Amino acid sequence: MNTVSKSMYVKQQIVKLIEQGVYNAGEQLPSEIQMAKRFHVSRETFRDAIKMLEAEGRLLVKHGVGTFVIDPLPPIASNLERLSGSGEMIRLAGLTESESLISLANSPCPDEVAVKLGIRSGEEATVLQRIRNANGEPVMLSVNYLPVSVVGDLFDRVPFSGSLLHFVENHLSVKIVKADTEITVPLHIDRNCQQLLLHPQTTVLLLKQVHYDELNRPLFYSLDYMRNDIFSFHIRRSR
Amino acid sequence: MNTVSKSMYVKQQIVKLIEQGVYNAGEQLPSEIQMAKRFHVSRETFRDAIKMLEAEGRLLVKHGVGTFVIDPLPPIASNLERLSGSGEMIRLAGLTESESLISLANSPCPDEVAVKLGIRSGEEATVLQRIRNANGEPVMLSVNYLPVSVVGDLFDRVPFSGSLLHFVENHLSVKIVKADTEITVPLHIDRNCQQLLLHPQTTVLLLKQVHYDELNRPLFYSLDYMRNDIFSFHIRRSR
DNA sequence: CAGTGGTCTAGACCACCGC
DNA sequence: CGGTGGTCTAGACCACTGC
Repeated sequence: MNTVSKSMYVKQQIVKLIEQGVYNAGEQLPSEIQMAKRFHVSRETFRDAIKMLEAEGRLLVKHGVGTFVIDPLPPIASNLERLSGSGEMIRLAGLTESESLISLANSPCPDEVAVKLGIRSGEEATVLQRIRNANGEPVMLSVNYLPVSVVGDLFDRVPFSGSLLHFVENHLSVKIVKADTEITVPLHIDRNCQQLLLHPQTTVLLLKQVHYDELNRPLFYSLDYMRNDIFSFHIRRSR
Repeated sequence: MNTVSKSMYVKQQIVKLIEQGVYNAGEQLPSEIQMAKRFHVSRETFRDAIKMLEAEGRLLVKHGVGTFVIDPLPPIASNLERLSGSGEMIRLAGLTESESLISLANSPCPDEVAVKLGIRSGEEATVLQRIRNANGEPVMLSVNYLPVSVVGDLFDRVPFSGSLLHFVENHLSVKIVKADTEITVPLHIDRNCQQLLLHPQTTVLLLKQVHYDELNRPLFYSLDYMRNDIFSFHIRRSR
């Protein structure tokens, strides 16, 4: 059984009440003390539920005033804040990945990459390059730099397939939980970029990403060229 | 006096201990009960401090195991997650805004904009267009759509100057706290984009943003064309 | 001032992990 | 099993807001 915490249960009940129109956007909720009694929980437990809903942007809490229902914002289409692998992003875009052309070799790390991975410049890395197709057209090109100090001879021992994230996680027993991403527009001179520019309405976005494990150790570096006529990129910003 | 909460104080103390090398990356902290006693606070208060540091990515908490110090990730250069006005972004890039060419007029809202603002297509809006210069060159071009149903005749009554966010906040007594942002690469045919493409190494990124107030009501829509050789855009993603 | 949310407490019990 | 973090409680007091 997957028991849910009390605060989680209360949270869901509040959402239901809002959706049923018991409390409407703009209206004030009864005080925390009253609500806690009504749900037969302690005030702190009720407050935990409130905090979650506030973080999700469904309630507005004003100190000394009250707690108010607000309209939920539309869900974000393809949210950049959530880390996902290339394959997942393709599926999220509603496409079926049909082929993945691969080149795989070891070579010294370029300076820019070495700096971001915190390793010596020129240190050996396994470079994995892939082109992803959908509907018979290239939609994405990615280059991954995996330092040998991290992956060892993994790619010699085990044939690579599927998701790089899962491959690395399963065979190195690490979890990749964070990434620092720089969003850029590549130059037209960029060879990698050019391979995606088949149509006049196509533009390409380049994500430069450092992937970290649970202990914030940089694991590998990625360049992801993605067609902007295929993929979309959204963020919810706040002050 | 700006008194800080106990949990905040404890949090800062823990950071100090880490920075002083009392606890190093990878090491386990003493149990919550011990630490709470040591700081003369209740366990819950200590846990509040822990939660903050976990959210900041400085501690890793494992249920049933312990709490561990991890290396802090480098601070994010110009973080897209934090909402800031155009002027602020220019200052963040280390530039001094020198001039702002403006056009200001009312016109019916284009369909795409109306949809995102949740208003009738063709509804009247004040359209504000600006080019920002730095070092004698254009670095950014922005177009803002402010529905008349929101701003009324504000722009007739009060001369516009400075930050649009502040202008709107001060004169309409609302707070702009969130924005949904789509990150795109404009086509080269785009007239607005072309005005920024003066150098061959210049590329341009286009942010399409809906700005919301505290109650999640859409206030206005923005198109921000920004030179990628001047501005950089970063996000920290997580699973 | 009265009423709201924000912080803190001491103690209890539960859920998870490694040995 | 013992030790860790996760949840919950009842009650106290503080900080903020609006009237």
